[in-house]
Amino acid sequence: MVSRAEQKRQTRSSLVEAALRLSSEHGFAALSLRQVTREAGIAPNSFYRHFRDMDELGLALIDEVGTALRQFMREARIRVAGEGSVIKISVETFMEYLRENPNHFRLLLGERSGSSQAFREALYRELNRFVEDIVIFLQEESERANRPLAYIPELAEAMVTVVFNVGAEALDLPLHRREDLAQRISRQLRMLIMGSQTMANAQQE
Amino acid sequence: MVSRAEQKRQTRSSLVEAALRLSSEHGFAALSLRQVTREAGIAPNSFYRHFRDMDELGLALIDEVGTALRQFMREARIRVAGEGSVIKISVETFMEYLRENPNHFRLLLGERSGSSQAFREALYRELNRFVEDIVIFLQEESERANRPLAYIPELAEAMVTVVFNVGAEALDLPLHRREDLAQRISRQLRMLIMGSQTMANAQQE
DNA sequence: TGTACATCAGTGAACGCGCGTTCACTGATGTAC
DNA sequence: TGTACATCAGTGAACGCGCGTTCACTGATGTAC
Repeated sequence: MVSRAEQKRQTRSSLVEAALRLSSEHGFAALSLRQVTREAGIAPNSFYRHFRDMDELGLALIDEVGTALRQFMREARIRVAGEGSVIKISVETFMEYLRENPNHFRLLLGERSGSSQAFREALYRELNRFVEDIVIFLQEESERANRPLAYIPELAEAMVTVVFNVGAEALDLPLHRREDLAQRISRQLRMLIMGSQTMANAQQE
Repeated sequence: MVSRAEQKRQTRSSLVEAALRLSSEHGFAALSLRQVTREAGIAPNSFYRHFRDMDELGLALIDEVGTALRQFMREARIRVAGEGSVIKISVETFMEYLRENPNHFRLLLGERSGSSQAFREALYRELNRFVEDIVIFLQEESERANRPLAYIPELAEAMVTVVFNVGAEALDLPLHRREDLAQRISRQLRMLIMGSQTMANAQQE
């Protein structure tokens, strides 16, 4: 026997998962309540047992994706600590995550202008938390290797922007054509880091 | 008296303009045919005199925005040729364009994951044309100033990515809060260019 | 442990509404002579 | 220039459909004694 609370949690989760799956097609903004309940396998009116409306479901979606994203970030950091090149491992981990959670990136990238104001703000908050994590990481790495970096917040933001942008493009490509993309991301990241270093050196003089 | 062809052209244009205005709210994918015709001030069925369906209107929309974008690009280039810092003038021109055509950026950025496959592809084609223009510009500037740049295509792409990304964020801010953004863009562009230069120098040795 | 009652996640039926699309039409613009 | 006919952008009415939302309900899970 499953407890009632547990059962409800599962149904709610299946709604979120259904919305995530469907939103990759034409975006979350174009999604209907009935489509979501159909995909989740429940009656349309049961939706209201879990969310007031589609906007509220949207916020739950962002929360879900944000949590998974930071989890992935933590794992990548552990890998980097163990082995060699920061950029190489980060990009590899990213491409792997992209393969396994394509819908997450469609949401993070595609809904920045669609949907409601509240939705957009929640999305930015989530992306900023991610950027903040990278800022801390860069500061640590910079000190550890004794290589000063200029404008670390701007650097971190640009890195996330570049990676996510190419990620979005990767989604429309078959797996075997994604290798050039990985190289492109690597070069762009290296450009940013070297630029930041050069600027830091110039400032010191 | 206006010619019939001219009259039709005007109506078609008012449909495109209406769609552009409305799509900034919740994205083009969430737009209905009737909403567009209502905004344009014509009967719903008149829509079919101009487009087969909403997808076809979407392609016309991208064409419209792409044309305007390249026009803006040409103007910026002329300004740069006349005065001083490339980055400063580019950013200023960009912020000005953003102020005058906010909907263009919502479309260019927001619809990359929503809408149909055909729509997405047309969007990428348009963005790539823009990147190509910048590649040529960078090559010219690099030779003129005798400052070699590494990986110019990647550089141009990253520059567009960074600028558009911050641009999308600017849309949700009031005008007076956009100044920090301009500075952020400038720093990120400088990072990219200096990184490319540093890499070019390292390659030569 | 067993019984009687409360809770509440999920349901089936129904509603009014905006949607995309069709049809036969109107009447101004364009063309032929 | 005037007349008779053709074209076709735009229309009003109607259609069937999926939508969000409501209502009164069911029946398994949970609680009190």
